[in-house]
Amino acid sequence: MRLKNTFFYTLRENVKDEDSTSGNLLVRSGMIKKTASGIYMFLPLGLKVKQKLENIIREEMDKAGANELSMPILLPSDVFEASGRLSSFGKDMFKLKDRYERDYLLGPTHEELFVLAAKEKVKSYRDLPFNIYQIGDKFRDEARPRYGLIRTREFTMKDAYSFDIDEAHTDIAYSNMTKAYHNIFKRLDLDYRVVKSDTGAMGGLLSEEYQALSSIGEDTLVICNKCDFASNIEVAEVKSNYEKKEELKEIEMVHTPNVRTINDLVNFLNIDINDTVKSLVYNIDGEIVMILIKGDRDLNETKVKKLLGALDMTMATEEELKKITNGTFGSLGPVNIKAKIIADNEILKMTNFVCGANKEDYHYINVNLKDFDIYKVADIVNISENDKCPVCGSKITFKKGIEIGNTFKLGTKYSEALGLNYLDESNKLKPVDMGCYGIGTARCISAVAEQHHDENGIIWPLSIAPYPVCLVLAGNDEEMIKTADNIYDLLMEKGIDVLYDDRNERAGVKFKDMDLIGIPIRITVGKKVKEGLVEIKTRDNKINKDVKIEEVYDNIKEFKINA
RNA sequence: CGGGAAAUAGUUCAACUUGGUAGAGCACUUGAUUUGGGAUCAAGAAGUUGCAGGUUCAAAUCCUGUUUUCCCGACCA
Repeated sequence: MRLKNTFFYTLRENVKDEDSTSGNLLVRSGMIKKTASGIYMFLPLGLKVKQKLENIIREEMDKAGANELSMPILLPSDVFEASGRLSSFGKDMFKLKDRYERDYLLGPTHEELFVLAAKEKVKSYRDLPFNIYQIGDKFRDEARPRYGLIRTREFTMKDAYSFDIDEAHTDIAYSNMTKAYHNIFKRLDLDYRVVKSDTGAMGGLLSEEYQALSSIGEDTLVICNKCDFASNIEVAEVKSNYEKKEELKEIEMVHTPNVRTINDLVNFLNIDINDTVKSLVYNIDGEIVMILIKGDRDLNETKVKKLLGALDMTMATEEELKKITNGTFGSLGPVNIKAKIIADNEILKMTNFVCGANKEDYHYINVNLKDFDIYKVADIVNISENDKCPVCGSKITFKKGIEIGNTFKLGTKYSEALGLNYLDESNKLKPVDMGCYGIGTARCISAVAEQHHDENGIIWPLSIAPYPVCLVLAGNDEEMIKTADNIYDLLMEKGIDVLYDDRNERAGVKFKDMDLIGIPIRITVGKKVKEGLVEIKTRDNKINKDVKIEEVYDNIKEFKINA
C-alpha cells in the first residue's frame, strides 16, 4: 500500500489517558483510539494486526478440527436465567430493554448459546464429538478498565466449546486444544506460561490459564524453580511446615493503646509476627463470618469462597461488625465472638498467640485453641515467595502475567442445567460432557506490544505485523523514485504486502514512523541507488545490509514471509 | 463501590491563588532555505475554557450541581 493518500497518522507524544507502554504505543502509532473508558476504535493499521492475529487463531482452530460459527451479541435475558448466571454475572452485564420493555443484554459470554446450538444437533452418541467456535465481541461492564486493550468493556474473544460423550473423551478434545493453543501463542512470539487457575463463575473441573509474562500483568503466577508446577496464586496450595509447640499458658488481656495493625502490635509488644493472629470479618453471602490467619499472611478470598461454596464475599461494614462484637476493626479476635470462625491450617499449629480482645485498645496474649470454637479449618491464605513448592518442595518464584487464554473442563454443568443430553448405546439418556476454550484476541495484541518494543516503538513479529515489509523512499530524485516504484511493483506482484512510504517527508520522519509502527523489515531506497544498491534493515537490528537492486526479492524471500 | 486528582486549540500543558482582551511546545497551512534518523526562519489558521445554574458591572478563574476521564484500592470466566 502506498502511504500517500491513505488514512495514516502517528503522534509524537504520549497521550494522557493511556496508562501502559503498550497502550501508548498503539495509540501513538495510529492503530487504536480510545472512544470512552474501555472502548476503542481499531484504525486501519490496528485492524490489520487484529485480523492477522484472528487468522492465525482461525487456522490453528480449523487445523484442530473445530468449526467456526457466529453468535449474536444482543441476547434476550432469559437465556441466562435458565443457567442461573443472570445473577452470578450481575453488574458485569450491560442490560437494556426493547420497545416492548422486554429484557435484553449484550452478551458477556456465550456458553448458553453454544449449548442451545448443540441441542439442535445432538440426539445420540453418534452425533458426538464436535468442537465449535467463534471469534466475536463480548461486552462486560468492568469496574475498572485499564492498560489499553488489556482490560476493556467491549472486546473480541475467540471462544470454543467441545462436546463429548464423557470426561475421558473430553480429555482428548482438551489436549487437542492445548496443542492448538501452544501453536497459536508460539506464532505470536509470546513469552507465556500455562498455570492452574480458579474455575470461578465458569464452574467445572479443571481450569488452566495461558499467561503472557509482563510487569503490567494483573495476575500473580507462582512458578516452581525446579519442577513443572505453575499456578495462579489464587489457587496455589500452601504447604506450610510452620509449627510452634509450647506449654499452654493462661489467656491474659493487655492494654494496647492505639494499636490497630499487626505491625503496630509486633512493635508495641515486641513479639514475633509468627505469634500473632489476624482476625478478619467478612460478609459471605449475607452471613457475618470471622476468618483467622497467621499475622504475616494474606487472605485468599478465592479459597474461602470455594471452601464454603459461596458466591459473594466482602469485608464487613462497621454496622455488620456490630452484630457480632462491640470491638472495633483494630482489635478483633476469636474469643467470645458471636460468629462462625474459619481458620487457616497454620492456626492449629500455633500456641500462646496474640490477637484482638474485641475491646478497643486491648489485645489478648497467650491465646490457644481451647479459648474459642472453630467452624472450619482449611488452606485459605495466599502462598508467599518464602513458601516451598507444594509439589516438590523447591524454591518458588512469583511472576506477573496477562491472561491471554484459558481452557476449562466444564463437565456436565451446563448440559445438565440446559438439558443437553444424548442417548448412549444402551439407550440411556446422558448429559453431554463439555470443554470450553477462550483466547482474548485484542488482549494478545497488547501483550505482544508489551513484550516486543523499544524506545522507538513496537517491534511486531512477522506473523502479525500490519505489513511485513516497508519501503522507504529516502530522497526525491527521479532515479530513486523509479527504483522504489519498481521494487514496490515487483514485491507486490510476488505476493508480498509492502507498505510504501512515498510521502513527501524527510527521510528521518519516515524512519521514525516506520520504527514506531514496528514494521519488521525495511527497504530503504536512497543515495546508494547510484551504486546500484538499496538497504535492507530489520526492526530488531539483527540485519542491516546493502544489497544490489536486482537482488532485493531474493533477499526478502529469505524471511519466508508467507510461510 | 470506597479514596484521590483532573477536564482550557487536534495533542501535551500554562493562565485560576489575587475575577478584567485565553497563551506556549508539538501537529496543521503558506513561502524560503534544507533533505539518511522526528529541520530552520518567517507569516498564518485553529478555543462557546466538559455541561447546567448561581454570585458579579465583569467568570477559564469564585460558589452549587452534574457528566466524563485518570490514579490507588475493592471487584474481575
